[in-house]
Amino acid sequence: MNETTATPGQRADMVRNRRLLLDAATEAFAEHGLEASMGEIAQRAGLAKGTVFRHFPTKEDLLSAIMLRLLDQLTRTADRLCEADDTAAALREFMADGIEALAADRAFCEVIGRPSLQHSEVRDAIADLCVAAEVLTARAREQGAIRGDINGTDVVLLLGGIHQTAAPLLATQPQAWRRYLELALDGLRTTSPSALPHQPPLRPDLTTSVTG
Amino acid sequence: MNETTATPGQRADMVRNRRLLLDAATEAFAEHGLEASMGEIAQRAGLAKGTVFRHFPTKEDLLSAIMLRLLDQLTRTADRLCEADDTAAALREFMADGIEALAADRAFCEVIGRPSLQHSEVRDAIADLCVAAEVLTARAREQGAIRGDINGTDVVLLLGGIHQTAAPLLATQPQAWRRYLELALDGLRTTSPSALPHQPPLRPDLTTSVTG
Amino acid sequence: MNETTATPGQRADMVRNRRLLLDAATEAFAEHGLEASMGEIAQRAGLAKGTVFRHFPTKEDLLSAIMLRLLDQLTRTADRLCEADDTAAALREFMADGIEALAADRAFCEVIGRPSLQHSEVRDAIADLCVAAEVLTARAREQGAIRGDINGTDVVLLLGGIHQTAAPLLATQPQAWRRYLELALDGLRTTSPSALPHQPPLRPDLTTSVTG
Amino acid sequence: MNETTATPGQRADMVRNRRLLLDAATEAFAEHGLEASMGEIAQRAGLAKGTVFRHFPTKEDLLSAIMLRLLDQLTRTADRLCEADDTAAALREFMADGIEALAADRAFCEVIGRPSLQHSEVRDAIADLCVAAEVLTARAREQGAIRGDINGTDVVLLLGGIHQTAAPLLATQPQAWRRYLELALDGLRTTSPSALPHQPPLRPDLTTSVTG
DNA sequence: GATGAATGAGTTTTCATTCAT
DNA sequence: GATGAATGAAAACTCATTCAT
Repeated sequence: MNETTATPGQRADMVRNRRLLLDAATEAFAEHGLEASMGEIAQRAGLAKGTVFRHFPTKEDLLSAIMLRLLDQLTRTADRLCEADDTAAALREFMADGIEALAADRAFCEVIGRPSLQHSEVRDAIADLCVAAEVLTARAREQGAIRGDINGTDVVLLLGGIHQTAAPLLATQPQAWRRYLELALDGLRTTSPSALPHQPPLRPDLTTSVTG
Repeated sequence: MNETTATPGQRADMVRNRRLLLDAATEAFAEHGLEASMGEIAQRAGLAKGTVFRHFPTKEDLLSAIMLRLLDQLTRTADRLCEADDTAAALREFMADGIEALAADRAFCEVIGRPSLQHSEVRDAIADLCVAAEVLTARAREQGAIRGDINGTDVVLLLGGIHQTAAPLLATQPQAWRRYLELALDGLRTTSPSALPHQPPLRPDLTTSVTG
Repeated sequence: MNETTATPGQRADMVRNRRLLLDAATEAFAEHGLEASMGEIAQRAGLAKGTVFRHFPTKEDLLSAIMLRLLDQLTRTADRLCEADDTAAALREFMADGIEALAADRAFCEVIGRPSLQHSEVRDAIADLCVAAEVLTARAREQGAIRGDINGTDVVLLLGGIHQTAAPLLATQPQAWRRYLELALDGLRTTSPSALPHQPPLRPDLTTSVTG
Repeated sequence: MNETTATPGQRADMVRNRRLLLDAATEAFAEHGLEASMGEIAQRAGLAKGTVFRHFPTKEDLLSAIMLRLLDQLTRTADRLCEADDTAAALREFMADGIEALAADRAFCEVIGRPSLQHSEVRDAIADLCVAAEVLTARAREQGAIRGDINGTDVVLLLGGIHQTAAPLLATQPQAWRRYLELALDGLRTTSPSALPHQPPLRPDLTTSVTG
């Protein structure tokens, strides 16, 4: 029944199966959007349907887990880059990493603003990411590398926006996001900034349910 | 050619029902994403399920019709604004209109890059929009209102991106997109532009199926 | 696909399909208990699975409908017998009818005291039956045909009890309930009644959730 | 022969686990009916699922074991009460014990007349119980404490019936069965018995599969 | 042309049972 | 012998689509 190396150890392989499932799910969601079925994910992972539900009792749990993995990775990147001397380069690297990560997770935009955000773990992870991004942003701001009216949450939001700008080109020009990242950075470091309308976003706004 | 006055000579009821359905579907997709069911759409429109299928033989046809209506509206806006003297203001107005239209169509981001793009009518409508946007953009470029390395397709793509940037704030701050539009405009009109990596997008890139 | 006379009229046959389903479900539950699957019921009725759910959105709704049909039938019997002159005979006939009806609904005992009782329609139907039975019982009581400390709810409860007493014999002696009905009637009309412990049941007790 | 001391010489753990499981299962079935899952039973017993299946290879085996324990207990009670002088009191005590035991086993009525009866051990245990009950009943009959046309199998059947009569009141009036036991005893000892229709039940009738 | 009942493939989810550790 | 991860058949339920009225 199993297409991979059959009859592997079980206890030890639970971790492996979990990763298998997350990878398969990320792929499936990228290809078919959120409509990807749990059954297909199981098949892609080379596991039985029941196993998916043992690891993630609900489709939403699986989605949350994917988001968490993505968010945690980004937060770690931000944390690492806080040490860098060149704050402008650090910010660019953070954004580049983030946008690329999103590109692998094309379901991202369907998930943002949907109930999975209500999983408190995801909310917390978003908040953490915004905090980490704010540290990075503050340093760049203080060094005059970017304008003063932009905060970390702005930067996090821009990741999704830049990704989305280039998304329709993904198939033919997978690197097109670089163009729009540069454009955004030009906006961020403009020497003659316009007065931005609307107050800067607060983290809580980001983590509040959109359906409320 | 025009969707709203399509196939003249038909009973007034049909035209009315068609509009009823498009409005209901737009609402439903905005609220529930692409998962909104044909049944719910029929109910919202106050019609029977069978009637939905008479007008749109397939859910995808309905989606395409919604996209077409949106795209046509934007194209008309662009065409109208080509007459304006203040090319910078015209561009800003076009983008503002486009972003607001997208906000009412939350399913947009789920649709972009999915099979409905394969409907040739939609492809054509996107191409038309890019042409109209290019006219608008060219004028602004020539007047020095924006940098020289941006074309109409860039502008069209930015609509989706700016919308997406603000999307997570939609519930709590529905006007937040204005902030990111201004930021993008700052990038577009920067006096010290960086060299944008990657070639500018061509229309065909946009209308090529992403799954291909 | 359909094993019966295919492609029948639809509007007119909705009533027929409903009856078909209730009959099939009654049969299926009698044979397999509450575990009978919606799929099997559909098959027995010669209809598609979806049709079962159109008529009864939930398995519990189907169960409730069956119970309602049974309860209504019994209430009508009780109402009719209230006119009878021979109150003892009337009571016996009511009980005989009730027990026989239960025998066709072997799932009855699994249903009693389970969540379907919480469907308010079922609760109301039970209450109605108890009222009707009380009228019948009161007349018998007043004529001295039965002892004075028995009320209508007692009689309704006894239906289930007498049915259950004979249930294990159903396969080999389908009429065995008559033996236990007579025994119960002997207890009801005893000339030397013992003082019954516990207060007589009130209708509300019967319709209160057992899981509370 | 006796279930609780089965296969002596095994590890103490196994005996303990077996009892743990039977208790947990009895509880679970009482609460959720036969739908109670093996998983929940394992959890209630504080054991792993695998252990449940080591003791009872099948859910049905577990059910049979529960029934056996119940039946054996009743048979022992009957045997003990055969020694009593007051045969009427002995019969009442036997019935009271039996009904109370049934009350703790709400799944009982779902089991009666279902395939588990096909386990020959259960069949044998039922036969044993009927024999023991007949001894008790015969003594009462001979002493004139009850009417002459009632046998032990009648009495066993009445246990289930009286339990079922009061079952809908279990939640609000857990002692209501006493009322119906007394009513039944009045019927059993009536001084003016009616001729009971149908022949008295034989043991074999009881233990024949109902689905056969 | 509108209606909504019927269809049945497809989805998520549960659970008895197996089996490597 | 105990454990609990994996399995996969089966269940309840959904929904796009068809078609008789």
